[in-house]
Amino acid sequence: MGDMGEKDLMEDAPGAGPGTAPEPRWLGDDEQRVWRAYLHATTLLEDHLDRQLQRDAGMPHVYYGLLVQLSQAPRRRLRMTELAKSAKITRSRLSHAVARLEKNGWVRREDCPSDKRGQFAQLTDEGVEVLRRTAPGHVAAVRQAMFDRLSPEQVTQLGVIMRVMAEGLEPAGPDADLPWLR
Amino acid sequence: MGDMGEKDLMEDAPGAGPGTAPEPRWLGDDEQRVWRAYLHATTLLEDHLDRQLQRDAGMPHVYYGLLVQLSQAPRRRLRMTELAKSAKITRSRLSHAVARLEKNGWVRREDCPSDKRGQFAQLTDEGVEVLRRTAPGHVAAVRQAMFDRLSPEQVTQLGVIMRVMAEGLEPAGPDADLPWLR
DNA sequence: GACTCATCCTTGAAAGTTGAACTATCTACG
DNA sequence: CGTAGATAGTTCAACTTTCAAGGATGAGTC
Repeated sequence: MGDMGEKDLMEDAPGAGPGTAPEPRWLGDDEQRVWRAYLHATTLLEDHLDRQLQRDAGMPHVYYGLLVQLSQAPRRRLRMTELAKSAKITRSRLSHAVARLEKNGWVRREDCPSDKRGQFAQLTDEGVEVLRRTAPGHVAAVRQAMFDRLSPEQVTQLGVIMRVMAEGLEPAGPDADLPWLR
Repeated sequence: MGDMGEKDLMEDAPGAGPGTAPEPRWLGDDEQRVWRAYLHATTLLEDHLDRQLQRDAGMPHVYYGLLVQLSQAPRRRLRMTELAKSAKITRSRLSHAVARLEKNGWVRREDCPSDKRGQFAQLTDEGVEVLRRTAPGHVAAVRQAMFDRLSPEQVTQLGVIMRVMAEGLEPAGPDADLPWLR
């Protein structure tokens, strides 16, 4: 949480001489306040949703997101790697997660015929049922935390801002896998 | 991640009759896009900072935040509960975290003289040193992900928005511990 | 075909988190 | 005092996440 207050610790070398590490560009007071508000709000919301879903659906938010992704995919299934990408998690993490969801009976694994290394994760009927049962509560929680409290303009602004930030963080940016082209 | 697509699953009971569960207020397309952008950006950023700090400072973002909090406290120390509150984590989590940080030599525990149940977590000199060494990189990462990409207006907007959201999530709101007063 | 290298996914161990149970202490009140 | 109930912090077990390693298959090349 309250990050970036490091300035206090670093009131040294104001007139950085030659051969000195460049004085980092600290955050101004305003920026610091924004950054703290950001951390504060995002952690509170994530915690809130995690608890809400753990209580009502018996799984953390990330797992819920996986089921949602599957529910929207053709035939309710996705290759593991696709699912991992769209959920922004590592394949390793996904493996564990799917194993758990499979135990719950909400997801089933299927071999990919065209690529013997491949696996599909498919949402089961029970998985669909869990979503049907718990989605309303989840939507309500999101609405209550975000959309019911922000003006339409603010919602728009938030959307723009988040897209800008995401762009800058996209796994090493556009052409990440083609560094030799830059 | 891509949450809220549940609408697809629930195109039932449009004209909810009497005795029917109220049709939940789904998110509209715009709201859905904003929500996804939000999830996308926040998880990417948190992952990014976690990796950055794990690599450069040998600890996750949350732990780093704890050190920062301590660095700003009088005598560089805080009661466990205070620290937990300001970092928005549970006392349990904090116990584990401080144990780990103590092993690293960055934090030291001290008994509270006035309350024998109490403990202070105090930042050690080595803890200060870690911050001094790693803060610039961390600030740079934050700047690069957020402040360098947003216009001043957007930064302001973001601050307002995040404060509004945080308010609504503040542990049961103002007077949470005084429900009988409402 | 046989190599080499990339890709798909899983595994196991270590690290971190959670929620409930537990100890010790404090506070209030009769 | 003495007892009931709150508070501070830790601990345990179950669970989740990460990181590094590994097995299997695919794709390109000679």
